[in-house]
Amino acid sequence: MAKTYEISATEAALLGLLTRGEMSGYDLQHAAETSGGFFWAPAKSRIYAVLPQLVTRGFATSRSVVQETRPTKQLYRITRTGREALQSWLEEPPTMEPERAPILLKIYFGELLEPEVLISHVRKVKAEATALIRRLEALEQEADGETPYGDLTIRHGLEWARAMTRWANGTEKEIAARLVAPAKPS
Amino acid sequence: MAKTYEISATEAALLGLLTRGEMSGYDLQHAAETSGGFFWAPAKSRIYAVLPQLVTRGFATSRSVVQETRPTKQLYRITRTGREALQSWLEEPPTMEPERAPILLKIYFGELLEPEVLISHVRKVKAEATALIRRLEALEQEADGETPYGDLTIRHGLEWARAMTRWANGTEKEIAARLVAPAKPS
DNA sequence: ACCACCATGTAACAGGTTACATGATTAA
DNA sequence: TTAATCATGTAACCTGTTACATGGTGGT
Repeated sequence: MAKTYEISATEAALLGLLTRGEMSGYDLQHAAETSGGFFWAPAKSRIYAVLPQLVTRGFATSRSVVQETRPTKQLYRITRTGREALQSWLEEPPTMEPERAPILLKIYFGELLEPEVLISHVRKVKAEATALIRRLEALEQEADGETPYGDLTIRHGLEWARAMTRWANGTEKEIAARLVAPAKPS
Repeated sequence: MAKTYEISATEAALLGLLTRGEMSGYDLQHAAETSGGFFWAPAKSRIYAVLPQLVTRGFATSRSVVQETRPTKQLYRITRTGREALQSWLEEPPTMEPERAPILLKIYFGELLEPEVLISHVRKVKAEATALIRRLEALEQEADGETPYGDLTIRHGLEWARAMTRWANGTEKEIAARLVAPAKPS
């Protein structure tokens, strides 16, 4: 029984992108930003920190490519071991944890804020969710069929964003209602 | 113009709980777990690390209480400065960032997995979301009116969890459909 | 003349987790 | 006698961010 290699989600993301071909850190950053990027885009410093580790651990190899007109770059290629590590990470059952968003704390301690401020917070959440919906709907069009399952992650984002707008609408009304009638109508 | 004190969300959470009365680290941990806990429960080591910092920065004071039958404890009380810092944190407009859940990566790279594994992942997400819904519905009953706005955070959790189940249901069907007809019906 | 793109990295910091360590009291 | 409650903390580790640093090429 071979030892299972533990990798982090970010390492899995990079290895996953590398299954699509040899890439540089620069390439990976852009691939992460454009393709799956709305849900997983590590800082570039993180990417450049992780890549050498992948090589050290045997999950990828790198080679220098000297260019005439551009800076020298490192191209990374996933190894067999890297594929195995990725595979076992992908096969692990996913864990979901409910959100840990600042807005929840601000609402929870709402008694300490003017209701108007609370409402403006809720409206901001709604505005951001609406903007995301537009962005994702556009993405859904352009990226049609580029990857076999990418659309399902976009739908995840859409469901999430729609849930946020629903919640924001309900919450806004509820706060306004309590302003008028602060007593609980039980 | 007085300098604004920057505090983290966890510090805000602890200060918020302290507005309800003098508490020990132990009390705070339990308060965090039970009241708002489903969306913000720091590890206890984090709580015990943050509390002395709050004192150092002038946001809280502490006093030792020697007990006969129990270990000596530190009770923390929020200061005027602490209230100001909390207030300005609460008034800052909230930022939302869409989710960064491992399931999304596993779906995104779904081509690397057997469809059956993918489906089992989706089912697990659904199961966890359903469990959360039950938990929150129960919470909604018991905690009725304990805090003025706590119920709105519970509804946030419910909207989120319902969105997850909707997504999971749609996704499961979609994957099954693609198993039968892998060509895209555009 | 200026800006965007290509390309890699370091340094400093922030925020978080799990596991370990200790030890009395009280209820089942 | 066994387990939960009360009560505080340390140590090791991991993951992540922003800001800084460098410098040529190609398009407007």
